[in-house]
Amino acid sequence: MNIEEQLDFLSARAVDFFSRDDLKKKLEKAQSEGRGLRIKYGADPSAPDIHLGHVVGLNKLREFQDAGHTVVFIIGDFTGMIGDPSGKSQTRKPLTKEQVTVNAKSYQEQIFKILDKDKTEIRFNSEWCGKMDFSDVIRLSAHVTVAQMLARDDFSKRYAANQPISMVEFLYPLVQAYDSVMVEADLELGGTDQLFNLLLGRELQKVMGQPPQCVMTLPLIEGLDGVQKMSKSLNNYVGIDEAPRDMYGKLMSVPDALMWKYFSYVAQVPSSKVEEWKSAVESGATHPREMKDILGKRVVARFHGAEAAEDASAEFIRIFRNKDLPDEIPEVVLSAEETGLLSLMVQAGLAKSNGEARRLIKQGAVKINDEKVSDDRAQIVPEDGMIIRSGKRGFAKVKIG
RNA sequence: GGUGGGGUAGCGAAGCGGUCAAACGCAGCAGACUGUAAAUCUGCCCUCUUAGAGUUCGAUGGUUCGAAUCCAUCCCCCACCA
Repeated sequence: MNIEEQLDFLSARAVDFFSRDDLKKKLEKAQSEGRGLRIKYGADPSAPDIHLGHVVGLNKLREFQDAGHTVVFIIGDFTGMIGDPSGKSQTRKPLTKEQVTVNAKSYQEQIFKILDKDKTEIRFNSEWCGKMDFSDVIRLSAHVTVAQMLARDDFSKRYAANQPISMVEFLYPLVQAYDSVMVEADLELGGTDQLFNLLLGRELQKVMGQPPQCVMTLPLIEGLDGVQKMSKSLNNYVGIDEAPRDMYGKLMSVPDALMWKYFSYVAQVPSSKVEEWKSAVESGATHPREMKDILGKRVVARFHGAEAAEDASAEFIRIFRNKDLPDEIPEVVLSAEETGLLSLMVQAGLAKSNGEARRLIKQGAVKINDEKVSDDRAQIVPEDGMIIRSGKRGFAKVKIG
C-alpha cells in the first residue's frame, strides 16, 4: 500500500479524524525512518468481558497492525484502583490490585483473538502514575483550565443543569492525556464519547514538547435493545467469549435497523457491500431474517469457526421456528419424591422465587413433557427424563439421583 | 461557614395519619402476533404453596387504636451563597 491507500484504509469508518494531513506527515516520516507508528488505545480494567462494542475498536487496531504499526494497549490500572468515588457509576467501583491483575490477564487472552500479539505493547498506567507525587499532579493540572474542561459536552450539560461534577472526573481525562505523553503516541483511537479526552492528550503533548497525536474515533454501537450503547452493565451485550449458540441467538435479536451497523463495524463488511444488501432488503428482494442469519454466522464463525456457526444457526431454527426442544438440555438432579411444582421450578433454575414460578404457570408458560400446566398447586413426582419447559428459553431435564 | 432541597421497590418518580405492598413511567418476564426480533395488544412484576399472611418506604427511638406520612436524634446526598 502506498501512503494514500493506507490513509484511505486506516480512516475507513471513522467518525472523527484529526487529521488526514497530520497522519500523512507522520506516516511519511515513519516510513523514511523505517518504523511503524504507535497507536494508543486505552482500556478500563474493570470490565474484563470483551464484547462486540469493543470489537469495533479492536478491528481498527488490527487494521493498523496489518499496515505495519504498533498498538500500545494501555490498561488503566492506576485509575481503576481508585475507581469513581462519587459512586455514580456502577462500572467504576474501585478494584483491588488482585482484581486488576486477574482482569488484565483475561483482557489479554481475549484481545489477542483479534489483535496481533507481536505488534502489541501492553502497558499499565500505574507504571508512571504510581511514581507521581502530589506536586507532580498539581503541576500537571496547571496545564488545563476549567473552561477547557467545561468544553466537554457532558460536563457543560451537567454544569448547566446543576448536576454534580467531581474533581476526580476532571482529573481522569488528564491522566489519560498524560498516558499519551508517556507512551509517545502517534495516534489515539477511541469511541466517539472519548473525543474530548483524546483531544486533551493532543493538547498536553504539545504543552510538554511532543508532536501531538492524531485522533480517531469510532462509533459506539448500540446493544441488543437497539437504543443504548452496548455495555455489560446494561446487559445488552454480546461477549466474544460466549458460547456459539448464545452468541448467534443474541445477534438474531438485534433490531433489524441495527444490523447494518454490525455488518460494517463488527463484521468489517465493506460499505459498498453493506449498501447493496441493505437495498436488497428494503426492496423486498431479500428477507431481513436471511441477512441477519448471515450476520450471526459470520460473527460466530470468527470466534468459534464455521462449523460452530452452522450448528448455532440450525439449533436456533429448531428451537424458535419449529419450537422443538434443543438438542442439549441442562439436567437437574432431583429426588423422586413428590414436590410442589413451584419449588420444582425454583430447584430446576427456571424461576428465581416461588412467586415468579407461580406467575409463569398462571401465564401458561410452563409445560411438562409438552403438556401445559396451569395449576400452580400441582404436585409433581419427578421422573427420569421429564422435560420441564418455561417460556421460550427455559428448559430443564430431570435426572433422578 | 451560611441558606435551601433531598433520601420511597432494579431505575426514575408520586404519595404527606387509615381506603398503601404503595399511583405512574422505564427496564424485566410471560402470552398473542411475527421472521427470532422490532412495533402493537394483554397480563405479571417484595416474599411466603391459594383466599390470606409476613417483611418494606435512609437509620434508630417516640407520639398514636393506626405512620412511608407527625416528633426527636443520627447517617448520607445535592445545589446555591460565601
